[in-house]
Amino acid sequence: MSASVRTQRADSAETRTRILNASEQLFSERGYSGTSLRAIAEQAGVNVASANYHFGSKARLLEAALQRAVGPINSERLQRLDQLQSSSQPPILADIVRAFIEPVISKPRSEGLPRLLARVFAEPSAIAVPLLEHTFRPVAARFLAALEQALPGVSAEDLSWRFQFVIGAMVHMARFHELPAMFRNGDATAADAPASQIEKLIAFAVAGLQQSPEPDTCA
Amino acid sequence: MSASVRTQRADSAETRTRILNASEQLFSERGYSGTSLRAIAEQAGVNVASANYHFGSKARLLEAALQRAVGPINSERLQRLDQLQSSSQPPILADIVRAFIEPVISKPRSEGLPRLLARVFAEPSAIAVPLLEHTFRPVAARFLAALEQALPGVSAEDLSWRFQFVIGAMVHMARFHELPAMFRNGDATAADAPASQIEKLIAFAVAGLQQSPEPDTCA
DNA sequence: GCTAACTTTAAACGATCGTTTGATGTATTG
DNA sequence: CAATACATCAAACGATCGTTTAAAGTTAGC
Repeated sequence: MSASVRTQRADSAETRTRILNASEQLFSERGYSGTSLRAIAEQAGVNVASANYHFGSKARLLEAALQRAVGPINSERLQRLDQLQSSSQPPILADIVRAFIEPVISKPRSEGLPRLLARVFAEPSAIAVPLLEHTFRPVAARFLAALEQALPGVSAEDLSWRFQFVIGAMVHMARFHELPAMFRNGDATAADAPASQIEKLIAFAVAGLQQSPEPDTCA
Repeated sequence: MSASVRTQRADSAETRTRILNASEQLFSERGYSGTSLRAIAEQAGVNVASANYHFGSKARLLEAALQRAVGPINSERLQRLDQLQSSSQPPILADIVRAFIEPVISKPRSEGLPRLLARVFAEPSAIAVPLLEHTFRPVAARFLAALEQALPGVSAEDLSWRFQFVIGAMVHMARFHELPAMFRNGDATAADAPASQIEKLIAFAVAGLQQSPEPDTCA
């Protein structure tokens, strides 16, 4: 039957996809060192050797999984920033922050991505630094430039730190889903709408970035 | 000679200390799964079996290292908060934040602690959650209560999220030392005084926690 | 239909993992 | 001094690690 015919290439592509899916999930749950290729292969339903055949090594598999997961997000970030900057008026700070944060969490299929990101950020430098440099530097540079325009009174050094704080808060929020009742007391309404979490994070980031003077200073 | 005499107990205590020192450093650099007991033993200059003899298992060794590192910090946090709250006037928000953040980084001997913390935060839930609950819950609860008093207009749920964002930014800052020129462009004055970094973080945290209305709203 | 290229597979490689064992040495106790 | 508890050590345990190999299976091109 023609419908059930699988070409060799199609099978290969599906194997790659299954490996990447399993990698994204397991790397995000257990970290790089904590995840074995055998566990990935088992979850993907493929042979252990397939991972090395298709991706060369475990390190390159992590890189491929991160790239596949973060590529669309960075694209959407830049696209949104382009749209903001193509307007006649300079973009509002909150819109820049939103363009940076929202794609990370609201992307439909990328549920495990924030956790994966948090993991990569925590990996040993030899693993994390090259990956992050290669994956995020251009995006971060463009957003930093946009932030400098939106906050002309803040020095570049201060701004780069504040931007890092925003990234830290964002990554930590993604991770915090796994720390259920910590720090909270009994009144925790556990199932918080993710959308409202993002709004809280954006409001926090905007306030921290601009650090407007306290209300009594302008009374 | 009596000065060079080492009792059995003193030797045992020193062995424990050396293992804990090596654990703190290596766990913080390579994470839990990425660190082997043999690497710890080698760095500590002791036998591999010593770690299991003194601490029972690798998991309990991580717990012991975290406890030893974070215990004095939590003590100083609570002591500072006690002092703030014993005053006749209610404590200022910035002082509460400072009491929470400063002990983490300014503690003299605890250079590797922030990185260790970042690692534990990123470990799989089965490892991280019990550790963090047991280690931080009482401290976090007291600081959350203090923050609620200092910011009476903010709901408890909002405040717990903002507090988490502060923790995320703090942990990320500690980790960011290993990501040297990332996101920054050539003008990076690499050796930034840690004290000024803390000040930037505190200012960021205070602004994000209170989220004072924008200046134009009170014009 | 035969050959060449691609993909999957079971099996094995050496290395390293956390942990345990039993012997050896040392200090304390009665 | 003998007996006991404590600490350290080399060595080994079985398990699992990332990776490689070589054979078997499958598809595409001529």
